[in-house]
Amino acid sequence: MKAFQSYKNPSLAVDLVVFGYHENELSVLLLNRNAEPFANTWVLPGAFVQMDETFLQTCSRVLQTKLGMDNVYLEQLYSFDNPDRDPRGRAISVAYYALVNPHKFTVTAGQMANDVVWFPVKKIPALGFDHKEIFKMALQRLQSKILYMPIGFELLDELFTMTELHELYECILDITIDRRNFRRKILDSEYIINTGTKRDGLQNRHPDLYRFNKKLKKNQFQLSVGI
Amino acid sequence: MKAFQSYKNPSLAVDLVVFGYHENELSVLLLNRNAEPFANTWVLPGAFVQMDETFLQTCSRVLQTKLGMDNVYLEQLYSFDNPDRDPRGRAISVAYYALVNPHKFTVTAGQMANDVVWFPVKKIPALGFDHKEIFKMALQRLQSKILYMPIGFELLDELFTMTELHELYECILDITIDRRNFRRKILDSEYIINTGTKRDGLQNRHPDLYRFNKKLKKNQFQLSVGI
DNA sequence: ACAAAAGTGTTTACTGTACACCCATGG
DNA sequence: CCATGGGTGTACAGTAAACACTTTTGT
Repeated sequence: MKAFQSYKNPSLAVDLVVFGYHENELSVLLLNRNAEPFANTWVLPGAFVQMDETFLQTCSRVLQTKLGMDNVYLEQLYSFDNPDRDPRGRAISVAYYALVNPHKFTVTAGQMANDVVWFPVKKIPALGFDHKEIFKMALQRLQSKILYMPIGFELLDELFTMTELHELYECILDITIDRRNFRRKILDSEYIINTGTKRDGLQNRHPDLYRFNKKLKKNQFQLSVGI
Repeated sequence: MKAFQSYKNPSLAVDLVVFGYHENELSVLLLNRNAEPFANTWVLPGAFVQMDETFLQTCSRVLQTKLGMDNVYLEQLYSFDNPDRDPRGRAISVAYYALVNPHKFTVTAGQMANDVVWFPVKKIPALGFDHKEIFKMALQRLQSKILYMPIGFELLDELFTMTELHELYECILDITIDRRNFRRKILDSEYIINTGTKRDGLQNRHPDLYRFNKKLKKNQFQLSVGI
């Protein structure tokens, strides 16, 4: 059987929407490009897929070499194929989104970028390529996914309080959720486990600390949202 | 700005999971390959993406030239990147699924295939490449999507009865749904419109004919399933 | 003892679920 | 007039939504 190298193939890249949560704000990592095209423009981090790499390996390479991150939650989002999306020629982008805890990493600009900055999702600047479209789809996906899959904890520390989880949900969904109904729903789902320890050093009553229930079956969770 | 043609890029193909509904059975179109690799093996229809084609254009090309279909519902499913998925070399597959009404088309084998056949989703044979995995994901996607997006009518004639829609849902979800609760739920959602006409020529009471409500806002629809 | 945040419980409204009856048609 | 499938309605149960009170801590 012969290999097929006769065809010309589009370039293939992976682009990443890296979400981080900090101080009651959901943010996305953007790079400021220092090369054409879109020099001095903010874009999503990404890289071309090497012949021997899976998409996830390309993602890891970007996260490690450009952002100093490893071991983060990754999920494929969509593949973007507009023929005009890259002025250099035909290029496909397979978009992934990542959920990271910004406390664990310090981002620094790599060789391709002037700067690497967390931007709150409500203050995203103009982006190069079709990256605004990719970002919007990623945010929508995160908002719908968090309602039926236990992924919120990926953005928090290993131990967290109910209030922290509650505020995370309000922030991501951009709505207010009744504190008491949220608590009941989350606890009924066994999404999280009370560790028995408490966070102290605060001014008021010390809240219980929870951790994610790793034994949770994936579909065991369904949060309904009322405003 | 220079173009980037220095890199070697993976082959890029589109593969299609074409769903059709007929006689209370959900089926998928499969080709029997007549060339290596996987000669005489059933596979999903697909084609390599040309440099000037969007994914959807590639899908249309496959549907038209290989299957004689046009104007069908298409949605991107996922991109498959296992390095070993094609023995000829590195090949990415961007999978789409399609919903068609088999009454409208007659499938005939093209030059690449010995045969083109509708297989009931419960009787899918062994498939070449990673196509079984693609099929399984497509079926899951269809099953979850049909609960909150009005796409079921894509598989039916323009005018249909409530019973036909009801049976379609039972068939796709592989469960039984109470006839009367289904009816109320669907009508409340304004998913469909009663045309005022009836289907006659049947043995019993002539059922009302409905058509899809094209003015329906996309998110206005949510079907809960009980067994 | 006061303020502020955390933990707990109750009532109401709604939506899903189960189920029964009547209606229209062809044979 | 009977069998069969189609159309309509109702009672019950479970879940979501709105809401109030008590507890714990630091100052």
